[in-house]
Amino acid sequence: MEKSKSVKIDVDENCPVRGILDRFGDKWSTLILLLLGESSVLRFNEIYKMIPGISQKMLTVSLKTLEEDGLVKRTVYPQIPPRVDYELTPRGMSLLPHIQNLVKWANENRLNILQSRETHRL
Amino acid sequence: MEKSKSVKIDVDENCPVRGILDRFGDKWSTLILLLLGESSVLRFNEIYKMIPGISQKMLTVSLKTLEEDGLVKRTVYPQIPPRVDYELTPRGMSLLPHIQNLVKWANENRLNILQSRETHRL
DNA sequence: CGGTATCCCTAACGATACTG
DNA sequence: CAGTATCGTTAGGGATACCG
Repeated sequence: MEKSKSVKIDVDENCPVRGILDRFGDKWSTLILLLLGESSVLRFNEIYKMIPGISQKMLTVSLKTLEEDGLVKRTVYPQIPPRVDYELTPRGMSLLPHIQNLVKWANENRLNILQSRETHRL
Repeated sequence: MEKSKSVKIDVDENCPVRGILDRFGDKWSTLILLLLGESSVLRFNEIYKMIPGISQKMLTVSLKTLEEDGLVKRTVYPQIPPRVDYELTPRGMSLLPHIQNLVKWANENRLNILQSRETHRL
């Protein structure tokens, strides 16, 4: 047995891990992944309506980068009016549980954290 | 059995979960948590040297918000020159494995993601 | 040593208008 | 319906100088 499980932290400038994680460390991407994880397939406007506060632009941008990273699959049905479906890829699905775990942790620790912030302000 | 395991996604404007996760969705906080997870106790300057590219300001800010959320404990030794130690709290430790899992996932999927980005550019 | 305080700049994001 | 294009704002973060 080694001294540490050591996830091997690469702290380098061009840290390769950060280049990956930063992509869904943004404001909306994790939320989109969670929604697609629950609904399996969603149209653009469905996601749009499910996320109050997001702009059409940011939804487009977020979906595009998720697609670039191969986490989300985009399917266009060439009809009028057009129809575009979004769903998780296997890779996206492999990421999903980790995000869900984070959300779960956040829910479990929310109240305590908020209280910490309060008492810290005094 | 219910239809879904349902991590319960709160998509509301004032989504409480986002208010938590956004705090370490920033540029440096997760990295600091990982380092403290490996080293257990570190002084300010030790962390500073371990993270090339971080500014003194951002290290201060990041540590402060981590402390506010009760994820990191700050201990001041009133001597000259001063000495300040940082370590994970139990709450910080409970978060650590989830971040490590994300890093692990990122490492495992790094190459494939980079390739996805490439082929997508064509 | 371990921070503040200040200034500045860029990237992220939002709002609005337009399009195939 | 599902986007683009353009513009304006703002918050994150870097550089530098100073302090107890």
